[in-house]
Amino acid sequence: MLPRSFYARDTVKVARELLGKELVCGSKRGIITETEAYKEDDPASHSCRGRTPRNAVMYGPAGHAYVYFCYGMHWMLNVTTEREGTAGAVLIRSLDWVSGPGRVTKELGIDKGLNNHDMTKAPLYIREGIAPKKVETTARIGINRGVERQWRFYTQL
DNA sequence: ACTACGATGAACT
DNA sequence: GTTCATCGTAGTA
Repeated sequence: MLPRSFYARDTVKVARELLGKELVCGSKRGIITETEAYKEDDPASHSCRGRTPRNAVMYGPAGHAYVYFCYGMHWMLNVTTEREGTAGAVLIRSLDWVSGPGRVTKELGIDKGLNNHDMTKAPLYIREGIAPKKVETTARIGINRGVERQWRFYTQL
């Protein structure tokens, strides 16, 4: 299981290094193949307009789950990063057997009940997996601002 | 209280 | 490439 110190670093670095790690949620698991980084002063991040009740988790300690609802039907799973007091999160977009952030949460049974869950504890956590062969870097998906930041990472196993 | 819209996915054309 | 299902959040008042 990855220690909190893994998450308490630069968000972009954490997003890049989460590729190939294994996400575990109860009896379900999968290798992370796609992530996106969202930092505090990031026009595409929920934290861009300061702290609100929804995004408060991003400002808390690293290594917690930030789960939020979007488009009236999808839950998104993020892992908080950076030091406490600084907003940052990595969106888990795909595993090796399910692609799309909305589908990841649906297949793993993740919803707001796991918001602010400590990712260094069962049932939801991340542990060492495999070394990704090649990592591609692109612009993030589904956003209108901050498009120039190449903070989406994905790999093929 | 009202309203616009979003870190999406599925089903179209 | 386009449409739409569907609702919490945040901004406005």
